[in-house]
Amino acid sequence: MDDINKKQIPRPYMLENFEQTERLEKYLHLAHKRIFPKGAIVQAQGKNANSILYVKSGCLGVSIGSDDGCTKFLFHINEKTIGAAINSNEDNSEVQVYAIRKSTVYFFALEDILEIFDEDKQVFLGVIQNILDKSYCLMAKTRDLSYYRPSSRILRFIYNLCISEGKFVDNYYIINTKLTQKTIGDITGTHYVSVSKLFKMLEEQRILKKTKDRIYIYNLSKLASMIDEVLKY
DNA sequence: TCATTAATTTTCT
DNA sequence: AGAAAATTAATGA
Repeated sequence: MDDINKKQIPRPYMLENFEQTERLEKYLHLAHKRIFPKGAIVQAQGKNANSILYVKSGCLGVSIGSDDGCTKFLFHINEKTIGAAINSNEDNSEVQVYAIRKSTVYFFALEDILEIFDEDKQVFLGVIQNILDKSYCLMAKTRDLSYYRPSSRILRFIYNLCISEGKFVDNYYIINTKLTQKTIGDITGTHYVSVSKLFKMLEEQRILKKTKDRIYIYNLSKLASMIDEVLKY
C-alpha cells in the first residue's frame, strides 16, 4: 500500500541535458556574430530582447536577480545549444545572461528565425524541444531544492550522469566529462566547497574518482544507496 | 548539515 | 608564469 507509488532509483531525469541544434549552423550567415570574453554580459538584466541566440563555442550562464542585488544561478547554455530571449511585454526581465568563459554567439533576429522555421521544420522542433527541456529542468530543480538535501542532490546528479553517459568497462564506469566542481555545484544548487568535500569523501571510500575530463565510478550501487542517507563529510 | 569566506595549494594553459 | 580550479580550515546559521 505504502511505497508502491513512490518513485525509486533509478531516477532518470538528467538536469541540463538541453536539446542541441547544430542544424542552425547552416544558417549562421543570417545571424549577427559576437564574441564575449569571460565574465561579459550577454543580455543585461532589465533589457528587452528579441532574438534567439546560438552558442557556437564557449558557455553562457543564465541567472536571476533579487531585490538585494544578489543573483541566483539558473542554468547553463552550452555550445551548440540555443537561448531564447523574447520578451513580448515591456516589463523588464530579471534574467541576466553572461559569458562563463570566452564564447562566440550568433544572434538571430526574430524575422529571420521565423523564415528558417518555414523552410526547416527540424530546426523549429529543435528549438521547441530545447525550451521544453529548460522548463522541465527548472521544474526538476525546484523539486530537488525543496525535497532533497544538498549532498543527495550532488549524489543523484552523479548517479544520473553515470546512468545516462557512463560506459561500463573493466568492472567500473567511465564518464567522459569536463565538468568542474564549480559547475556541478551550480547545476545542483550547492556550494562548490561542498562538492569538493563530498568528492574527497567519495574518493576516500573508493566509490569514485574524478579527474579533469573523466569521472570513474567504482561502486555505483553504494553511490546510489548514499543518495538517501544523511552523510557526514 | 551546509554556506560562506579567506587563505593556500594544485592543476591547467 | 599566470589563471583557474580545488582544497582546507574556520565560523556561523
